Amino acid sequence: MEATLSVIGGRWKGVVLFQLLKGKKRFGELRRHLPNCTQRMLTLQLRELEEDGLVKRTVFPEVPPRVEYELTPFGHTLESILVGMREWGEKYKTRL
Amino acid sequence: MEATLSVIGGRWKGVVLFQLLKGKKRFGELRRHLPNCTQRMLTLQLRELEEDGLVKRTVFPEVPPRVEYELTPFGHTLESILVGMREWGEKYKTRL
DNA sequence: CAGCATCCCCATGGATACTG
DNA sequence: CAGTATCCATGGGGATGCTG
Repeated sequence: MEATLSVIGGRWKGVVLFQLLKGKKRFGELRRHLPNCTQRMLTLQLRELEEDGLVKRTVFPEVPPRVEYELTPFGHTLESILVGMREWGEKYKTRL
Repeated sequence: MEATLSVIGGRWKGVVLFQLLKGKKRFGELRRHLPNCTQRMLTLQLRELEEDGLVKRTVFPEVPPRVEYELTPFGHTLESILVGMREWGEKYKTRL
C-alpha cells in the first residue's frame, strides 16, 4: 500500500499517468491537460515517474525541441488501478 | 483522479483504510498495525477520513475509554481500488 | 486508553524569470 | 518548445509532554 502510494501519490502523478494511458504525449500537450499544474511541477513529477520506471521520455534532437512521454510496460501495470481511481472520482467527487 | 487522490492520498490513509476493510478496529489496534505512524498522525488521518465520510468513529463512554473505527458504506465503495493498490504494491514493491 | 497541545523542521510545491 | 534556475510559502508530518 505504501509502495503504491509512493508511486502515484504525488500531487499530479495520477492525472499525468491517466493522460498517458491514452498514448504518447508531448510536454506541451500534457500541460494543456493540467491547467492547474505549473510547468515546474509537471517537469518534476514527470522526472519522478521516469525514475520509478513508469514513464519513458524521448527527446528528439530537432529545432524547436520535441519531447515525448509514454508509459513503459511497467507503467501499464497500473492501468486497472488508474481507471478504477478515475471512475471512483468521477462518480463520487460531488460527495466531497 | 484528483478527487480520489485527495481522499486516499494521505501518508497513512491507504494503510488505515485497508486495515479497516477487515472490520472494526480500536485506536490501539490500528496503532499496532502502523508502527511507523505516530499517534498524532494516526489521529489526524482518521479525522480526515471521518470528515470525508469514509470512516465512522464510535466512542464508548467507558473507563478506560474505548473508541472504534469502521468503514462507512461510502468507505466500502473504495474496496476494489484499495485491494488493487495493495496487490500492485505487494507485487512490485521490490522494483522500486 | 485515546487522545490533545506545542513546538519545530523540511519536503512539497508555487511564482517568476531566464534559456538552448 | 521544453525546459532550468531562484526564491519563497505552506503545511504535512515528527518529537515530546500532558490529560480526562
